[in-house]
Amino acid sequence: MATEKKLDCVILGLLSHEELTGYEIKKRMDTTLKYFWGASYGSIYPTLSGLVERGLATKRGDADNKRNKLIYTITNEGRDYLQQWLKAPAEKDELRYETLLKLFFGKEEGARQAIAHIDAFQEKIEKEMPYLLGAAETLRNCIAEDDTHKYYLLTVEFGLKTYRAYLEWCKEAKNMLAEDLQESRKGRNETC
Amino acid sequence: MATEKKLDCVILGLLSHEELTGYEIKKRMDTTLKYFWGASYGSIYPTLSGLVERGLATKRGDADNKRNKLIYTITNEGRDYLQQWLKAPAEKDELRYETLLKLFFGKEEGARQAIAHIDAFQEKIEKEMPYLLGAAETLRNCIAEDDTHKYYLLTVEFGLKTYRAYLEWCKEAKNMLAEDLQESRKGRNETC
DNA sequence: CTTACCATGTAAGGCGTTACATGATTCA
DNA sequence: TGAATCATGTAACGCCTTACATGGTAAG
Repeated sequence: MATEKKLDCVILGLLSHEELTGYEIKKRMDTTLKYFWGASYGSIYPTLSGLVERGLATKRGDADNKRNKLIYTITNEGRDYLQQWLKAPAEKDELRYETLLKLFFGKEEGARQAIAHIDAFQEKIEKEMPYLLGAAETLRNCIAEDDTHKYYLLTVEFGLKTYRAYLEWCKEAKNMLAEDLQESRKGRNETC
Repeated sequence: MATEKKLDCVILGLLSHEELTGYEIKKRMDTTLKYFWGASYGSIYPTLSGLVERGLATKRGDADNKRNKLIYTITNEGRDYLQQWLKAPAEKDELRYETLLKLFFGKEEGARQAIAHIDAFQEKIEKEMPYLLGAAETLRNCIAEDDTHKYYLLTVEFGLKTYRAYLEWCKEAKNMLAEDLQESRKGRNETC
């Protein structure tokens, strides 16, 4: 079964919108795509070479090659390959939240520690929120120009919806754990 | 620094609650933990050997060894190691949703395909929902017995909250894409 | 007696991260 | 001129998945 390498598909997807260098691809990964996919140079460059070898992309130097830019372009074969993957149903949707994992084993460390983990998680989410809100705003305003934006917006909305859910959960979870703390404090200081 | 191997920690976490065989660990991974962590036999067994080698767990045969069971027990060193990891802040929370990825590049395939992906995603979520609801119910009823359950419940609540958010998003996203379909239909059949 | 499940493991190979190595250009 | 950023890559190493290989036991 095909079981395509995901990074092949992600890069081809990016190249289907525009020509890019490896460096620029990395930037996309670290900004736009970071909410649901990641990759390092150590995987991007070899993957690009692979795509060229297989005829799914071509590589050329910049016209006025001041910088040592290598610009990658998707080929028709590349588009076909991308289509194939896009048509197939998604196989793997997975979440790897270390925070959740630590919480799951939280009894070992107690309520105070667990709350600290949730706080850290919450802070991270709250810090990202403005970017997502900004992106959503921008995208809503230029949806008409290019269909690409609409699909991008869809993923941003996904992020916003789940982030709001996360924040609600943080509040409730901390409330639940806070009860514990008070209980144990009451237990200790009955006479106060 | 340490950058502990996660699977070490997950397995130690499970062993901190109860003695287990590799097979049973795998079952936990496929049920309780599957929402935020996964592992195959090919990684579980070698990891267990590693834990024993490093003195973080011990291994013994079953008393009445009808089956070839090998039962693993966490050691004090193992508990220390686990504590260490639990105390440290979570470094990596990541989401790898292929559905989102395909949607992001959705322009290539058009609204109809995109809707199909969302439908598949929605179906998966709806199928899992009852299990989560059941688990939450059960856990709420036995929270008093053992603190372990409380932390488990927290993660289940996380799942429920996010799943509800996902379902809302599915509805809205499909509505947005459906507009497109009608537009294009109107465009094509103006004379009808 | 046969199916499903219990139970443990290994080998090959892929994928990806981290760290390293290098050098150009732009801007203050 | 020094710092930040642009820009490309490789090597070592670790981790995990898949597929394979093997055999016991319980239940119908």
